[in-house]
Amino acid sequence: MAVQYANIIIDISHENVDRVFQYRIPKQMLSDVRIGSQVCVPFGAANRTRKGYVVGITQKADFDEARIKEVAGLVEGSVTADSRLIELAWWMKERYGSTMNQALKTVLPVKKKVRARNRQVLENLVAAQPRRPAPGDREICLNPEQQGVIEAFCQDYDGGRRKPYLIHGITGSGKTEVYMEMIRHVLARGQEVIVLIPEIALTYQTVMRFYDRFGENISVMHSRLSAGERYDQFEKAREGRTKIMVGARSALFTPFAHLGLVVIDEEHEGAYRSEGAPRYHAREAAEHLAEMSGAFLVMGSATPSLEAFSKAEAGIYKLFSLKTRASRGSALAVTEVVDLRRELEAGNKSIFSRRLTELIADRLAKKEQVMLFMNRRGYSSFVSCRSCGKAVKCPHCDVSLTLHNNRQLVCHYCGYKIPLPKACPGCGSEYLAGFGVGTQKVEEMAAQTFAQARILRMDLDTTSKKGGHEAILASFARGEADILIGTQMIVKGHDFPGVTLVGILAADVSLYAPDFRCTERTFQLLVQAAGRAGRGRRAGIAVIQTYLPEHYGIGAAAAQDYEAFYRQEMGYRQLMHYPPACHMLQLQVSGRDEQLTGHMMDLVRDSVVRHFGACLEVIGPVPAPVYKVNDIYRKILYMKQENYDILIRIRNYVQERWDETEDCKQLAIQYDFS
DNA sequence: AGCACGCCGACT
DNA sequence: GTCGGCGTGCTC
Repeated sequence: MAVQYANIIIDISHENVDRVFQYRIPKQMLSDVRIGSQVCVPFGAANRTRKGYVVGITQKADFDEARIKEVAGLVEGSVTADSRLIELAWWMKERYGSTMNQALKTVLPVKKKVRARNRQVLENLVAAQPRRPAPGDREICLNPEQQGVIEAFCQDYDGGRRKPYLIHGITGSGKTEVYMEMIRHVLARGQEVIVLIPEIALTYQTVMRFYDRFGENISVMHSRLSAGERYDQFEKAREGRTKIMVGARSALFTPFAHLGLVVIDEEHEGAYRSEGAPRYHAREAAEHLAEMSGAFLVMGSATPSLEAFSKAEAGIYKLFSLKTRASRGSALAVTEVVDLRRELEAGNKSIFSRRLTELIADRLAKKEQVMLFMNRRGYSSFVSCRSCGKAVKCPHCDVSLTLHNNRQLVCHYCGYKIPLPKACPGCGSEYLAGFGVGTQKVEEMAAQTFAQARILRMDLDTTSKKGGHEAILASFARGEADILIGTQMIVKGHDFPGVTLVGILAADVSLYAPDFRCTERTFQLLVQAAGRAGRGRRAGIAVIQTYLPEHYGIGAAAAQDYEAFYRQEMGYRQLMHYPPACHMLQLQVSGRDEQLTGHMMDLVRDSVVRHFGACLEVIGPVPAPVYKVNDIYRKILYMKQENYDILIRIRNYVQERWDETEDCKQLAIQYDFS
């Protein structure tokens, strides 16, 4: 076999050597040196022996061959946390398509020359609040369902069985308690734990629940942390000074030496998909990491993704169901569907149906709290001219502008803002009118209809200020408002025992998105929203307002019947060859030059069809759902294939040719696997 | 990080 | 002459 070279990063914490060096691999070591292996190499003029990690293996030298030294030896029995992370980086690079550099940067914390101030997140959080009861003081009582999961887990864990768990538990079924018992068991065995939570749910309350239970063993990883703070958190984990890392997506890369368990809460959440490079999915990466580390993987959701549930059905995951609410006397909310077409027929043009109005008034009289969910921010979704019929659009994006505060038009894609024009920019007519309703309009209408109510609104616009998020939720939790109006951010995992009514004002809004997952997302949103009601002692009602009560997604959500939804939706995916029934590669080409973008995309399509057409379903190219964003045009090609590896081969094939093209400098290409 | 190379002040 | 100060730059 030809000479092989290893790309090695030297294990020194300094920026100047934070890059790869090439070494020849001696023949007798060829079979032992792998990606992630820790090796000894001669380094520097004095050839001092240093430790390094193999991050790549190639056939050709990128450096003067005469000056390349040999790997001195393999560090035996030292599969460290870092070697696993490097191996994970390699896997991510292969699977999602990125450079090894990008993958390594995602997986290894940035080594900083000057460490940032060692501000600790948790200390900040704790200082802000009066002292809580000491960890472990609270009595833990689990119901038989929860107990069953724990028992199975302890047996499987101690028995070394590592098939991942999927816990399908209705909202309020006490999944967090189950996670915490599992964590306790794993800690008692001397291993460490990573808990992934979607960024949006990573709130003070969530963190405090873990802190109350496990105290100083907890660290929190947060997207707002600086590189230095992030590094310090990881360093604490590496040294064993922390045992549990709670955090968003990137907490997965915590370098624990004895990782025993990875928990993914709200497994279905879109936030687990990374938008950067590599465009990895934390669930998939976690599954791979757990396998490499011999760690347990536990996922939980009230509305599992079709991917996860189908894997459970196939026996790849072990499925558990929690069908009762954990806290005494609390039951799932009763749901009522209101057909908005009937409202219109009855002459009710308000955004509140008669039934919802009646219920809100009732709750206000009883001093109970109400949440109103509207999945669109702003005032009106668009403004259009009644003379020429044209909506006012963003000059940089292919979307209409959204009306805010009844006086400003805002683009939700690029942030472009203009004052609401007096006349139509197209025909000059003064008959401009807002159509569609956003959270701001809901707030205004609620204030009109329920004059005595105290109202809070929570959406991107009210929370952009620092701490806005926490402040609004805390205020509502303290009972300082009667009605909380918001976008999806109010339905994610917050527990307000005072809420006995949830109104979903327009269930259909997300149903028509040009995306094969739109029904799934709508269903998830509706179930999560309905789940906010009746978390305390008093029973809750969820009102779902819709123009399409007969749609299976809305019907199943109203019945809170996940399995019924799953069967229907899975049937549709199978029929249409959509994931998870099939695998799909979404290839996007984008650029400022519309012609060139289209032309290159056509070349890509032709080339793919020529080489793989026989075994591939190709759709497109089509313009992206929003064709132009920030003056950049985007075209998409869809490829469907049951075999994931073939899609990876296609991506590699396209990327190789793409890199050789001159025009690619002005364009961007991006791959999304699902 | 470490170590060499290198270009100026006071020493046997 | 040359021993040694640590400034700059490279390490496959």
